[in-house]
Amino acid sequence: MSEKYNPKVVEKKWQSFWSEHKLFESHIIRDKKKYYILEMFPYPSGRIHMGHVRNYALGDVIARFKRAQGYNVMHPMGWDAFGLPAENAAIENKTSPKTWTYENISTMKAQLKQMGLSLDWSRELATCDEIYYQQQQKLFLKFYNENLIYKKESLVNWDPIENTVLANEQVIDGKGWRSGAEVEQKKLSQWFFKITDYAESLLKSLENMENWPDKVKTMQKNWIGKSLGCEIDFEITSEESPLNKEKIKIFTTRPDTIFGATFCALSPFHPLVDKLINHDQAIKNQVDDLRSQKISEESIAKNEKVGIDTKLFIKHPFIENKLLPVYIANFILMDYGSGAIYGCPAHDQRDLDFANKYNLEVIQVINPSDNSSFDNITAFVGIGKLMNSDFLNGLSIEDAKKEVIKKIEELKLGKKTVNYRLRDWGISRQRYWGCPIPIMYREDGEIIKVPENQLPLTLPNDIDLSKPGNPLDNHPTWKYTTCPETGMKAIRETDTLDTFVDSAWYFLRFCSPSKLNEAFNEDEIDYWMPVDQYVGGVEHAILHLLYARFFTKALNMKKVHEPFESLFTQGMVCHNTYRNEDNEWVFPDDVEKKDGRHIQISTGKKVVEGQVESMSKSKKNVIDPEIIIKTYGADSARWFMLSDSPPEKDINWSESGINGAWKICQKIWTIIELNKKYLKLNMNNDQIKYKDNTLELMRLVHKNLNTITQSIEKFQMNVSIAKVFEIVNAISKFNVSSKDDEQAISECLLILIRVIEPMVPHLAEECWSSIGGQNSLTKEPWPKINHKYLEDDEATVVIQINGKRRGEVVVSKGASEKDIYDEIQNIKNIKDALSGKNILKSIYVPNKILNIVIET
RNA sequence: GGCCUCAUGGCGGAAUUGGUAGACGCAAAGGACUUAAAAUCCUUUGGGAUUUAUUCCCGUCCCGGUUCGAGUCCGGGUGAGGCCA
Repeated sequence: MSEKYNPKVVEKKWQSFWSEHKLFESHIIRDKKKYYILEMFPYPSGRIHMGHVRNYALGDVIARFKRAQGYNVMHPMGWDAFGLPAENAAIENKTSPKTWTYENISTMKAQLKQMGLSLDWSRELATCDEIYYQQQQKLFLKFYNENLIYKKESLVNWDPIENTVLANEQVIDGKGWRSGAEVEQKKLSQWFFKITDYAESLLKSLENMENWPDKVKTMQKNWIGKSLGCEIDFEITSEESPLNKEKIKIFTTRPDTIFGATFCALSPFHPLVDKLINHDQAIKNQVDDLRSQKISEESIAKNEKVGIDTKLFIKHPFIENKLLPVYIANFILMDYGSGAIYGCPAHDQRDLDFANKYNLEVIQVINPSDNSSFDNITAFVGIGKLMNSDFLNGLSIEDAKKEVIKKIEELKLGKKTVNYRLRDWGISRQRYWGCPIPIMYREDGEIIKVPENQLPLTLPNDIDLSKPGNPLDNHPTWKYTTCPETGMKAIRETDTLDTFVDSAWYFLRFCSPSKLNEAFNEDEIDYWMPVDQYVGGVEHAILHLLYARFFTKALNMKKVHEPFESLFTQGMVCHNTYRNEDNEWVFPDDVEKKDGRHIQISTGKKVVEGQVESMSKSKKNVIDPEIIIKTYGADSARWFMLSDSPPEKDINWSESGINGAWKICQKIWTIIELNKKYLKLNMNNDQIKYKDNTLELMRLVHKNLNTITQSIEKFQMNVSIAKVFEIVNAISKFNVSSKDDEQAISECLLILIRVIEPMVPHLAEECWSSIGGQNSLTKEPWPKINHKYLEDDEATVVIQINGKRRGEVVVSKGASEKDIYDEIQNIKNIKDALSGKNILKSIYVPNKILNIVIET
């Protein structure tokens, strides 16, 4: 017998072969169907971890599978290379973000190459490449010219010690993650993309995106949060107040409940509240208190409802002399609707809780259809007919809504409105390591665009990261410039762009990555776009995917309106986290378990085992695949990550089982070596009529080939792998004892070699070469499923009595119900069970099941 | 609190979409080969009962329903997870 399979040598050999022959470089071939597969590009954090292995192995299976099916496949890779960690790492390691990033890219690229991914490296890009962000700056100016970008004041998390803006994840318990200082809310003037202009379009297209997971579509739908309702102006009627006669615009999705309105509530951030606190110091203190509370929807829903009585009243539009008290309440969001509501406690739980707390009136205006009783503890939110509502009485909720809106519009008190929860996309970041915004502020106050011929506006390399604040702002010369038209002095925008901008169009750039004069080429786009299959983590379900969709729409291209035809969100690879006694994260490799305690190996410090969380460099709970690849080879690592768990599920990293992957690779190699003496290439087996166990083998292999093909298409790689096992097991048990057997085993081995290539490409190539295959296996088409082997001539029909399995009979395909009854006369326990009983009913599903219903 | 998802052996998980529950793998146990180990191969493995069989009972989180038939569909509960800038 021949030697063991040695992945160390073999994997290198094929990786060089693929790259020398440029097998995975893609070009437009007009008469071939294209397939653009893309995995979300990684952030170059240093080294790859098992999460990357899972993500890219998965995408690679699809890429190789589609190639085998005859598609012209594009499978590019790049780097989401701007971002905050580079600045932090630069400070820690006394290097520059640029050096750190490009070093990481080169390390990670080498690691990805070790995995044997069929990537088109000729299209590689990094978002921090000047050539890339030059085009992004042009896109910024294009959107600016189209009024899709504007500036406004917006609140940011401000760290007063670091003198910098913090991202949400850098705020821990209200304190800066590094400084520990209490984070302030500071108003800064910032740039925004008008994504809300596209709210309706983004929502509407979701309906046609059949190949996206429902979960993601639901999240986006809720994020956009369209609601229909109406705005109504209420007039303040408090003669002694300076605010008398001012209007409050409220938004409601339940105008039908207008007669049940018993109070009005304003957001603590409502402009009217600003006016109010100018007049009233007592209220100001209370408002400041409310304003300091967390204002996420979650906390608003969970927290106790608290309000401040303004002593103001507003006039009810339909009820003469009815005045509603105005409160400032912590459960009203300024960003949603108009920041003011009227409360109808009877039919809204939050309003009811609030009313109960402040002893406000509760008026029931919906009479429940199901006659459920009404109490003052649970608001009634079901359907019913209007009551206590003057001209609305007796109407359904829907009719009442229309009627109220009609009346409000007639009286010019307000109008029907569509409200979206989606807010505009703030893109300013007060950071160095990002794409500079091509804008300058002239000394006369004008905002001036950097002319296109001055792009790229590059980042300076000589920066001082040790000082607090934005290095661009601190730079001695960078920001000082002159207006290109007037020559007047000007100061550059020192904010850089959110990195989500970088990733909002990279899939377009991949189509023509080296064009110097344009962001992308429409010809290339027309051929390659949309991405046929996008693969990535579900954590990007909302922001990245929504922004990419927005960009694609905003670019207003002729043919492409949505970027991603199909989306697959793979599960995360998780691992325990560890912290030592200094509260520092510790790598799992650096932890040792001794006498039931965890110890950090490098320092000897005590370690506390934390939660199982998705692998991430920042928490150090990463497993470097390098050791596994070195020990077992890339194919084993790939196989292992693909087997067992369905790809969309999160998995907890565990090494047990990697040995199984190694074993199957060896076993495949062994059976190829053992059987290759029988092997005949270029045969035609169609005429042969196999018998007995040979026929059985052919059936098993073709049935499994069929399932493998289907399950890859459905991303059920775990199922494909189970079926490969079945093929391998069957072949290894098969004894070749005739010429026909030799033909059969040849066909089966060729099928086996071909179907494993997407998962374990090096092994497959080596097997192919070992049996005398020419060139590269990647050029060979996917095996043809021979349908004559999918059908058996016999069927096993299960016999049930009263729905319980009582036995089975093997009959020829298509046997009639009577045939089955004849057969079961030979089965003792069934005969016994039936004897002396009346058969009430008998259900026969041909070739499957016979259920006999008898008296009991 | 709202919206959404999920629940199958010791473990990861299959189940042609309403028709043989537990494929395949891992782990475990026993055996073969070997001076020995590794590797490899064979057998067993949801629980229980017995007359050891083409046997019976129970079994896919719990309670109920639809159906000849439910892991799969419907209603109610319990538990876990995700999202809510």
